[in-house]
Amino acid sequence: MLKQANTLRACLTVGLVVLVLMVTAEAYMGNSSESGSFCKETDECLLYDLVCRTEEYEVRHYSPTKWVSTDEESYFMEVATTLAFRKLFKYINGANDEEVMIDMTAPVVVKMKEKRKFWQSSVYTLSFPLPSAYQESPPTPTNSELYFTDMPDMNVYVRSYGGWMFCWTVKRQSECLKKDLDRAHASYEEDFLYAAGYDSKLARITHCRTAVADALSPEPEFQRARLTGPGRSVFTSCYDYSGDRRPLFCPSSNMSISPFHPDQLPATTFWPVDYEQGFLSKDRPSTCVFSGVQVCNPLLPAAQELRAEPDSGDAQREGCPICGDRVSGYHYGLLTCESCKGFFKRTVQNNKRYTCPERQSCPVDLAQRKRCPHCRFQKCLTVGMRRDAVRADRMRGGRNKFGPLYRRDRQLKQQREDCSGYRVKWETTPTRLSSLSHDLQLLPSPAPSPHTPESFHQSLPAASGMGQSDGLVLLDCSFSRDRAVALPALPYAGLYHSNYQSCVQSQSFSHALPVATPPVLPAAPPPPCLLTELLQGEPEETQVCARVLASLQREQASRGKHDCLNTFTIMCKMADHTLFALVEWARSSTLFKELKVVDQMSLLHSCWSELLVLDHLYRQVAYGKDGSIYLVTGQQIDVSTVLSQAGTTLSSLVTRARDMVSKLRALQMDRGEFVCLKYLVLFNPDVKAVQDRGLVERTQERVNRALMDHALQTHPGHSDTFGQLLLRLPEVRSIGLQVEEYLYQRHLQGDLPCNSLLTEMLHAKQT
DNA sequence: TTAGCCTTGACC
DNA sequence: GGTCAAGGCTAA
Repeated sequence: MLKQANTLRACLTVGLVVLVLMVTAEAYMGNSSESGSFCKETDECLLYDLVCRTEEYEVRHYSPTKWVSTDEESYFMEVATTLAFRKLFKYINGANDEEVMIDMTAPVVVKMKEKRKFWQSSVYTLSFPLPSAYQESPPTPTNSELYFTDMPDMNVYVRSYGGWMFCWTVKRQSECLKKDLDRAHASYEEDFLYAAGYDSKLARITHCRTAVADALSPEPEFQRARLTGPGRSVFTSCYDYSGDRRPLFCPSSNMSISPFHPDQLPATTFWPVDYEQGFLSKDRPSTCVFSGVQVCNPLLPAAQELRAEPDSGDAQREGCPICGDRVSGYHYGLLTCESCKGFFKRTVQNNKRYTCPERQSCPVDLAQRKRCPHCRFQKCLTVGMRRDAVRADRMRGGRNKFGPLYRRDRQLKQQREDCSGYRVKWETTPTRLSSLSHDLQLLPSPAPSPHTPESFHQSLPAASGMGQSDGLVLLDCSFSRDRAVALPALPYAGLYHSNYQSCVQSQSFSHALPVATPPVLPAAPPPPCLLTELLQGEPEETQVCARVLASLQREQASRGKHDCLNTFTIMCKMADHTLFALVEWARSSTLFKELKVVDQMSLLHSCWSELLVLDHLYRQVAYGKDGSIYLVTGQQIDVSTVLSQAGTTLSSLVTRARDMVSKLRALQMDRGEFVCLKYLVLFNPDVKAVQDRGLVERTQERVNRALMDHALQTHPGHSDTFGQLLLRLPEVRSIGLQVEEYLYQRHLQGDLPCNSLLTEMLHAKQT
């Protein structure tokens, strides 16, 4: 075997550990210089023997090593690793019985369950390899949550890639590797996987942003910081550990931090990173000759391949990601063939609109690329071609504006990451958005003021770039400080009727609506039993509002005064928080809990956008006024302003929603009916993947009956209300699908905030 | 309309 | 002056 470290995967790699081999060997921590360019951050690095490699992955042999580990449970890998990292870091900084400082080593490894549900918490085990001097007898940690792990001799399949250690990246990469391994009929431990980070270099924090996750995170002050590293612009997280809830690293912009300074550690949640992840294999190294695709001979190829430095030809030999034809260079964002380059250019320049005669899933390859331009163009977008690289002025020659995008290594990395046919752009502040000078500034209210519709009602001026065909900008709200939209002071006292809480507790329908302007709602009868139960599970609107507002306020407060969230991002964050609340609502529901987790997931994946739409519609019915849109934060925006500034799709959505609201108002839909509709949307027996269809159907029937009873009681003389309400659901579904499509397109353009539940749901739908 | 080849021009 | 990613031209 070759003693080899990561000389090839120059900067950014990810790997999957898949093979376990019991061999007697000594601990193998060594000088990082032996590890090539990969392990630069620490004096010592975990070394390994390269058994063999294919284009997709490597097989490595690791000797037994001792690690210091700790477990952390969280909804989010990012949160868990942050907390765990801090504990381990304290240990090596003297929190041990000998009070010795121990050198940092690499990689930092996270072990996690492979099959974890996005809304369930999971245990993550973070481990540092101990330096060679402490392999035999490391000092005992003072923190009892830390323990030592003896990693056995093992062989692993490793997939390498670059980027930051986000849970989604890890998930995607593990799926890629599993696919490759399954194709090669490899046998590996499927229950868990490892992600290993090598480089913790963080250049500087430019600003912090509030995470959508804070409400679910065990730490109330969970925040994300936008970090920039060399050539990178991504998000990571930081915590407020100071106890007084001040963000540690967020108050000033451009604060420099160094990787391993104890005072600044909490920000180093993710490593911007060279990392790897893997499964433990059940195979022996002799099985390294894989049937099928690649033959990985343990005796020779590794040495030969390792001598061959990857060059640009590697990527070009991979073929055009759209049709597989010969790649001619970088075009509009990635390496493509000349034909797809031309096709993309013509489509964008001439603003072509294709339709697919079939099911929008036509094959796009060398032989059939001309068959369906719609599907071809969709594939272009999906794999990452950028509309904005096509010049509006048609100027010839010169350099493009995506210089860094075309750096070969980065491109190579991204294309390798895209094995699932999906490209995720982690850049969260697209140039075109951030360059707009008229973005909405959400500023803390200078003084607590009653939250009345009037105090929030603003006419939003038109922005440059609004209403363009690409629909890049949702809204624009240009406010100087003195005319900024003020966020209401928490806890939002003026918005709701003062006895809102007691009203909810009394379960009286006529009082259950927290109204700014009391809507005209019918007097309600005592609710039937099931409906009572359903209403008890309803989230309090005040809390959702307060959560969203607090997050947005914190976020804005932590940003520079010239660095404001753009309107679309704010809207996404609002939607994301609302979605979290809806998922929490479903999870806490007794009826929902009766379902298997797999069915819960299927149902939520299927209906999340409908739930969002329904939630939005009810908010309009309950609190909104004609001619304005009532946001979850209590703010109102003129519909006419939105329509004048929105692109085609958004205008259509706004109009459709408006029509629906009119119909629901005419039906005098109340909170009880709204809750029932939510359940009917959620318990959809037509969702394909549902296993226990009978249970879903029975629940749907129960809710249906409850709705009917309630509607008959609430609307005497209008026996068709029940049917009318049900007839609205197909339209809700249709709007939901349009919302998904719209968000997906924006996501492909890199506009959606990364690491959001919205993004996760979109991906779940697509895969 | 497609796709291969040509021209252009900023950046190195 | 070379590179290379834009746009343009044009035969099929």
